[in-house]
Amino acid sequence: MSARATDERSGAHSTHRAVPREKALTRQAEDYLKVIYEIEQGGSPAATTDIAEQLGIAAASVSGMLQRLARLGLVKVERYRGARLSASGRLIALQLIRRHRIIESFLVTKLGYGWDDVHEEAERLEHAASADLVDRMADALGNPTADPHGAPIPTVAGRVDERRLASIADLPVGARARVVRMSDRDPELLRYLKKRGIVPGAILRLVEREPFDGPISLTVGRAKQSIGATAAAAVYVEKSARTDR
Amino acid sequence: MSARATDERSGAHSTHRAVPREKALTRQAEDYLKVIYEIEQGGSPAATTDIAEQLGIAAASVSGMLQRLARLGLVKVERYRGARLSASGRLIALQLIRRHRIIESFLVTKLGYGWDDVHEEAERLEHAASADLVDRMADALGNPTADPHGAPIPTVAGRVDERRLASIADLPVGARARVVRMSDRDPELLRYLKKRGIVPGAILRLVEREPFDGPISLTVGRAKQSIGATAAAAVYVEKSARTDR
DNA sequence: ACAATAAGTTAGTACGCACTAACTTATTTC
DNA sequence: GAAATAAGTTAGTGCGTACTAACTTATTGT
Ligand SMILES: [Mn+2]
Ligand SMILES: [Mn+2]
Ligand SMILES: [Mn+2]
Ligand SMILES: [Mn+2]
Repeated sequence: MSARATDERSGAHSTHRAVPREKALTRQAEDYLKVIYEIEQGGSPAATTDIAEQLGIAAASVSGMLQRLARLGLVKVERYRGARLSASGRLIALQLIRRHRIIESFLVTKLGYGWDDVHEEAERLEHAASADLVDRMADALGNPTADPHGAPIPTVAGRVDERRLASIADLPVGARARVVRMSDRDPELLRYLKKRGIVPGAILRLVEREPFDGPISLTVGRAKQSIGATAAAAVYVEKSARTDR
Repeated sequence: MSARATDERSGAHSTHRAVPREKALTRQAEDYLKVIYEIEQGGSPAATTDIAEQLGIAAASVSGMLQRLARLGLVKVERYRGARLSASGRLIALQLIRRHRIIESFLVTKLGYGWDDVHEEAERLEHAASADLVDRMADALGNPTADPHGAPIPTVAGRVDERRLASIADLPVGARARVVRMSDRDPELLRYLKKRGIVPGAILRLVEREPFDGPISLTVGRAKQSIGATAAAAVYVEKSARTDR
């Protein structure tokens, strides 16, 4: 009874619930935790501006939210220095990421979505889907360990393969590599890459690289391609055995 | 760019969008429209208190929201007299109901949910699922015309079978009837009824009715049952040919 | 070392959406 | 038809989340 302001996954409807309940986070708070997690993967604390940019909001808004998240014990903030997730904040982030990736997998495998076009839908559903629903989806998929973009799916307990991958942009000339993962953000970019055969699993060899973020030439199977630095940075690879030319 | 406060289905993320876009309603606004629609099915405008009760919020909150919805042209409010949906408000309500019912159907048919246990999940997902996703779900189900509780599914254009059904509570003694639909709100109640064989499609006959909202005796197949007035009001029926005893 | 620039914070504002308390209008009952 | 009750509205408040503008702190380049 008596729904408290702006609750997301708590089902304000006639669902009377005697027990206090953990008080669900809002969609926004969850998304903050997720981008902080992702930025932190880069090694350093998440800077205000980076969070703001990822979320498409003003830096000032982030300062405010970080204080709230700190008050909730979900992040540790050092003023002028950025935010780090606490253990509980990290768990929430990883569970959200789990929901996101399982949903993406489900949409692609069971409902015919293209993997280049699934991110935005998942970005909303991840906040509305219960853990139960997500587990059912995972079961229906045979509990996959990676999503359609090759990103690893965290377990319910929040365990995930966190090894850092090199992107094409990091590859030395002559390297042979297998695409294991791609960014999922920009459908346009993903379609562009897909059309060129650059998809998870593809094997490629870096032929040449122009300086100053210039074009990168590579072979994908038979074909020769040339892509820009931004596109190259969105494709994560694992070097294959033969590293010479 | 520049996400406006508290947007629900609009995807505030890095999704740059040049066109202004229809500015999505919030979860709350959508749910208001839905309950107004449902109350209006009773024939009269939706009273403030009825809306408040359905949503589990205070009447004062409803007064405020009704003004906002009126400002948006989604309802027509007569002070002290209740609210009616405008044409555009009704369309939004029906599209939401469509999403809700298709989602419920999908969860039951494709993910093994019980029809007694699916409402709350749908209550959240209906606001996050795009029309595209819902259409894909509907396709995967063969475009059903009713949900697991027997409720008709509106078309994309907002057409729906709106005939009023009698509930068991309305049946005269001796009547034979087929269950075509049940309320979806209370899982407990639904489980109770299911255990007694009272499910969509069941044929029953009203044997006896005690006055003052007393117990209602009926036969369900072979078995004899006796249920209370509240339970009886949650089961909608269609009288069968033979109406005598 | 210090000025210029970038990054971050605070203050003030706004809106959505809830609440309670107090008041007003409508309906019901004697 | 006036009093009692129910229904509905307004006023004032609080929280979440965004904004812009103005200020402060950190970093960098000379
Ligand atoms: Mn994604
Ligand atoms: Mn999201
Ligand atoms: Mn339902
Ligand atoms: Mn809902």
